[in-house]
Amino acid sequence: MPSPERAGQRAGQPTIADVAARAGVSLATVSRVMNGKRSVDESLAVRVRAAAEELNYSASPLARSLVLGKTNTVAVVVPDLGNPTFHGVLRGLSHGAGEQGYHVLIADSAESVTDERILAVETRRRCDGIVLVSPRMAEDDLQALLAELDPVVLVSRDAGASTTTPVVTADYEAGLRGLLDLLFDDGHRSMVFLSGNPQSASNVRRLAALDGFLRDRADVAIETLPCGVNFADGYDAADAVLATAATAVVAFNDLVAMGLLSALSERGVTVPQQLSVVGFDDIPFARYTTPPLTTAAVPVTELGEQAWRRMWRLLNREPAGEPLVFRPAIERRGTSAPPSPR
Amino acid sequence: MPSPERAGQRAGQPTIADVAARAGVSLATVSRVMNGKRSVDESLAVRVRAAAEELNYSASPLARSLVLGKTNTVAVVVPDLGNPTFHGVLRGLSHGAGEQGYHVLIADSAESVTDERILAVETRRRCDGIVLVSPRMAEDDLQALLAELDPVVLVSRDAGASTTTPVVTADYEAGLRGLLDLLFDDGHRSMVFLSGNPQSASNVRRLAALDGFLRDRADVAIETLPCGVNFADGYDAADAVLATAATAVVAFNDLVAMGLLSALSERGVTVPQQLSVVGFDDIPFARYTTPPLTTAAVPVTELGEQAWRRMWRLLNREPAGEPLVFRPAIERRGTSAPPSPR
DNA sequence: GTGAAAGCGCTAACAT
DNA sequence: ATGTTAGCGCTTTCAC
Repeated sequence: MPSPERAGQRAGQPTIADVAARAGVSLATVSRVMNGKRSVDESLAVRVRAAAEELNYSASPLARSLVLGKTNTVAVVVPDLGNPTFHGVLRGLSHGAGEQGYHVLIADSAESVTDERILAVETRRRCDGIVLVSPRMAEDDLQALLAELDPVVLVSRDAGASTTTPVVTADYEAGLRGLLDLLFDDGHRSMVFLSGNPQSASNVRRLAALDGFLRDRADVAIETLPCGVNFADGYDAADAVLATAATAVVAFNDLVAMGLLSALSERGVTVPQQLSVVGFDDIPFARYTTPPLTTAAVPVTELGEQAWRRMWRLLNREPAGEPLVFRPAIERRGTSAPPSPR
Repeated sequence: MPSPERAGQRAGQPTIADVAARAGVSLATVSRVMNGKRSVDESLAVRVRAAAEELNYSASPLARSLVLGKTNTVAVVVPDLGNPTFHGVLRGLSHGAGEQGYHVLIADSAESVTDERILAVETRRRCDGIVLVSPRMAEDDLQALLAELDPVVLVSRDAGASTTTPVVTADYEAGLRGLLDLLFDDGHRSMVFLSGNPQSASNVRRLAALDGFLRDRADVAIETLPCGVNFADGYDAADAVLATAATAVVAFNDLVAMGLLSALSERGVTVPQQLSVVGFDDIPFARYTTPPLTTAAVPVTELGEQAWRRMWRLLNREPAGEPLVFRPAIERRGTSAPPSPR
C-alpha cells in the first residue's frame, strides 16, 4: 500500500521497526521492552527505551488489538443520550473503565428499539464487551441479543431468563413502594400515577409495586394516567392530573415530576399544599427544584461503576457474581406533605 | 497463536477465509464483493453473499482499520461528563457521527487539566480525530496539543493562534452582554456577577463583556464574586450575594443560577421580586425552574452536530471553513424583572 | 474478472 | 537473552 497515513496516527508515526532499527535490535526485543518483559538485558532495554523516547514512539493500539484479540475498549449502548439517568451511568462507567486503562465507546440508539440490536451487534465488534441499557427491548429479543453480545452487562433491568448475564439495577418496585408508603403515611388516600413507557421494564416494576400496594391498602385509590418520561410529558399531564380528585401524584420519574411542577406553578396550584408530587431517580436537579423534590434516589453513577466492575470480571473470565440490585433511598423533601382538605 | 478468541468477536467468528472457502473463491474476491466492487462476476458475487449470509460473516473492523489506516471512529474529550452542557455536545456529535457510520469514543479527563493532554494523545491513537472540549487548558498548551492531535475540532473556545483548527463555539461575550442589557433595561443599576473558573476561556469572555458593559454604562455597578460552575457553588454563594446591595445576579451558568435560586428560596428571598437572577446556557432544566430561569441559550446539541460536520470535512481533507460562533439567544423568563425598592 | 501474495504494526512461539 | 518467523484479518497491488 502507498499508505499516506496510518490509522490513528499522523503520517510518519514511528513503528516498532523504526525503534528497532534505531536501537540496533530486533522487533521482538523492542516489543519485549515496551511490554515490560523482564527477560531482556538492561543495557539493551536502555537503548530501546531511549530510541522509543527519541522517536516519541508508542505502539499502535490497533495492531496490538488485532494480534492480542482484545481492544481494551467497552461500549455502552443507551436508548437516549439526552436522559440524565444515563449520564450518571456513563460517567460511572467511564471513570471505572478509565482507571483500568479501558476506553469507552458510546452508542446512542436514539430511542429506536429496532435499530438497537443492529447497533449493538455492530458496536460489539469494535470492543471487548457491551454494557447494555435497554429498558424497552422485549424479553425475547433481549435474550437473543444477550447471547450474541457476550460478554454483556445489563443495566437498569433484570436479565430475565438469562442467569449468566450480570445485572446492575435498582429495585424499582421497592422504590415506588417506598414512595407510596410515604404518601400513605402522610394521609393520602387518593393518588395518581403518571406512568412511563408501558414497554419499559422499570415501568412494569413500578406497576407491580402499585398492585402490591393496592392489595395491602384497600382504602386507597390510585389512578394510572399514561404519561411519558420527559419534562414535556409531565408538563402536559397537568390538566389530566387536576381533573382527578387525587391529593398526591407519583410521577414516573423526576423529569416528569419537574415538568408537572412547572405546569402546576403556572396554574397557581401550590405544592405540596394543594398537591403532593413525588418523582423517581433523584437526578442531580431534583434537590434544587422549588420546593425540592421528594423522590426515590437511584445511585446512577454507582450503577455505572458497578457495571464496569462486572464487565471487568467478565473480561477476566471470572464469574460476575450475583445481580446487584440497589434499593432506592426515599428522599423526603419539600414536594410532599399531608393533604389539606380541598 | 493458540488464540482462543479474537478481538471484538466471540470465539469462532467467521473470517474472510471461511467465507472464501465456503464460496469456493479467493479471499480477494470475497473482499471485493463485501466492499461492493463492481468488477466481480455476478454469479460469483451471489455465491459469496450467500456464504457470508450463511456464516453470518461481517468483516473485522479491527483488521480493516489496520490496513485501511482509518478507524471510522472519533473521540470527544471532555473535562467532566457530569456537566449538562457537554451532554448536549455529546449527543449532537453522536447523532451526526452515527449518521455517517462513525463511532464515538468518550474520554473524560475528570477535571484534571494535567491528565487531559495525555488522555487526549492516547485516545487519539484509537481514532481518526478528536473533538476537544477543553475550556481550561492554557493557550500555549492548547496550541501544542492541537498540533499533536490533528485532526481536531475545538468546541466552546476559540483556537487562539491556530488558524487551521476548526472551531465551534458560542459568543459568550455577546451572550453575557445581552443579559446585562436586559437587566439594565429593566432598571437594574447594581449587580453581582458570579464568576466561574478564572482559567476558563468562556469565563474570560464573560469578564470581557462585563468590562465592555461597564465602559458603556458609567452609572452601573457590578461586583464580581468568585463562585464556580456547579449547583453547589451557586447555592453556597447566596449569603455573599445577599450581603451586597445588588438587585440582580448574573450567574456564571444555569447550574450556578439554580443553586442560588434554591438557597434564596430557603432564605425566603423571592425571585424576581426581591432579586433578579439570570443564568447562562439554557440547559434543559432552565425553563422548568420556578420561576423559569432567564438565561442566554447556547444551542449545545447543535454545537455537537456542527463539530461533527467540521470533523467530517477534516477527515475528508476538505477545508473546515470559518469558525462557527453561535450567538446565544436571550431567553427572558421569570427570574428577572425590574427591581423593586428595597 | 480472478487469484496469489505482500503487508498494515504488532506479539508470541520457536529457535539459537 | 535475543533474533527469526509466523501469523492476527483484511485490502490491494500485480500477474494472469
